[in-house]
Amino acid sequence: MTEAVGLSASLEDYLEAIYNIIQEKSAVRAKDIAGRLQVSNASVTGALKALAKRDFLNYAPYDVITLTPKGEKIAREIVRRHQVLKDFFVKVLAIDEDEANKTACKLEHGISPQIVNRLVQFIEFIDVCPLGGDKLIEGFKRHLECGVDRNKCEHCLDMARGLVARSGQVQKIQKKRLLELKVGDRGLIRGIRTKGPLKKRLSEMGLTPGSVVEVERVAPMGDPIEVKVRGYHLSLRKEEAEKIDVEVR
Amino acid sequence: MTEAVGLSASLEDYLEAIYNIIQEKSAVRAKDIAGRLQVSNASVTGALKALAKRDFLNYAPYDVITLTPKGEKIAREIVRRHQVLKDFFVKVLAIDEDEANKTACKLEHGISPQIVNRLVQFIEFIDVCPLGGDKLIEGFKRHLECGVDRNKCEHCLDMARGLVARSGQVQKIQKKRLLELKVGDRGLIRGIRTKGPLKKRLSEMGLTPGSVVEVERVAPMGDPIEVKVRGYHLSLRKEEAEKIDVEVR
DNA sequence: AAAAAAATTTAGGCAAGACTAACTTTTTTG
DNA sequence: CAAAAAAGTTAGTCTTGCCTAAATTTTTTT
Repeated sequence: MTEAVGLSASLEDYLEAIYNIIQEKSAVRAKDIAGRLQVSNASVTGALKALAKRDFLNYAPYDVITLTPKGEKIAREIVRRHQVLKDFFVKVLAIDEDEANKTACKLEHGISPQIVNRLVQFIEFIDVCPLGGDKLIEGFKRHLECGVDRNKCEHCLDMARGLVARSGQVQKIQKKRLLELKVGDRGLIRGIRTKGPLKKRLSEMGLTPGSVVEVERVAPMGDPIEVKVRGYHLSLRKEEAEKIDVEVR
Repeated sequence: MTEAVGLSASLEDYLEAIYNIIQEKSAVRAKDIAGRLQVSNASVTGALKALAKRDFLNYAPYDVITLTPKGEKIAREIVRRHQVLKDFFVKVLAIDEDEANKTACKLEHGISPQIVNRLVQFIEFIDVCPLGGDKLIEGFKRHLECGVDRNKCEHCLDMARGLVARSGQVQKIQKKRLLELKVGDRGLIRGIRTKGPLKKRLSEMGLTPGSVVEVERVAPMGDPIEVKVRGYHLSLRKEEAEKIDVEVR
């Protein structure tokens, strides 16, 4: 008898807006919903009908709008997803509130309960963990403040150096060429001995001094070499990899 | 002359699929795209036309499909967003690969470059940071393994206790009632002295032993009390808050 | 190389969700 | 309390993006 739960992203937005307006004011007016979602009044009427048909809210033309228990439950879930995402962006990634809210709005649909819960657990865990805590997030923010030119901030460079191997023992930093790294090795880029379009292409991909590069795969003949930098996968020729200086330890 | 960049989520999916198929095979067949995106062949044709019109790919009926430089650039961005999200889910949140991929597919549209970059920086940072590193993620995984009954795992409880205050000094654990906490205080729930529908309602909200609860606001007369648990905001009556035992330090 | 099979495209439909314009109801105001 | 203003609704249209069925082109088989 009960149909599938699937609510479209659009209808979820309406439900969320209605829930939020109820929290702020006592009554919900179609106009407020329209204003909040940047949509015409006519669209609101349509959405209200759709939501009412599915029993998420009580609605009759010109009548007051209230959420049904079912509607309120779902709305809470949506608001929670939004809140969790926003918290993560603000507290962990140090994104400003506005951007965090905007992005949370877009992502809140289609994020599974499992991942929402994991995010909550992770945010709590960072606080809780003896290895983490505020110090971790503070460190991250300091790290971010170094700004664009990571290559000039010794603090950042030190951290990035740490990425290469974290065995716990003190190790010497070695200067190598990217070409010399094996699969799985990571290095900190310190220089690129090339110019012109190739240098530009590498730069655009994030292959710049200060970035961490990881070797993902090497073809049988040692060419091409697949690497990962800043979330990009790219494929380099032997000659190119030879021209990139890295630090490893 | 050049129109807005905005590409719909649907068209982004097609572009991504095409890019991925090109990486795997040499040629792109409409059928492969249809299979990957679980849509009919006719839909693929429509999408190809739309993408060709915007100059993301070279296409003519029955002809081979190739990406234009512009299309390839955008496709790379999309693939990167997907990869970064997936990496975050898998490496940081310890989500299994399948679920991570599915969710990344849904979220990859509408995540701003700033947040993608922050995610990359954060993943790298956790590795790099002397406070974090693999240990942090390992700890998180152990934490997750405790499973549902967090209230029985001393390891988790210890961590959760740490959340209440992390001043660095050793402090005594105090038993209190939620009612006694002030705004901003956090406590670890140890028991709920109530039954029936109220207990059920609280449970559904995540207000259960083992959870961390934070007091967000208290109304002038001390009632209601707004708290946050597991990403949910909820409002408790004085009588309810009195029946919840917490640990603070 | 013709017939059969597979792939692709076209044509025509449908649903969601937005819009504008015109109309109705409610609220406010003189 | 009636007229004006504001709010809400209806009707009709448009776009996106999916579908099925039928037609067309390409590829594979015999």
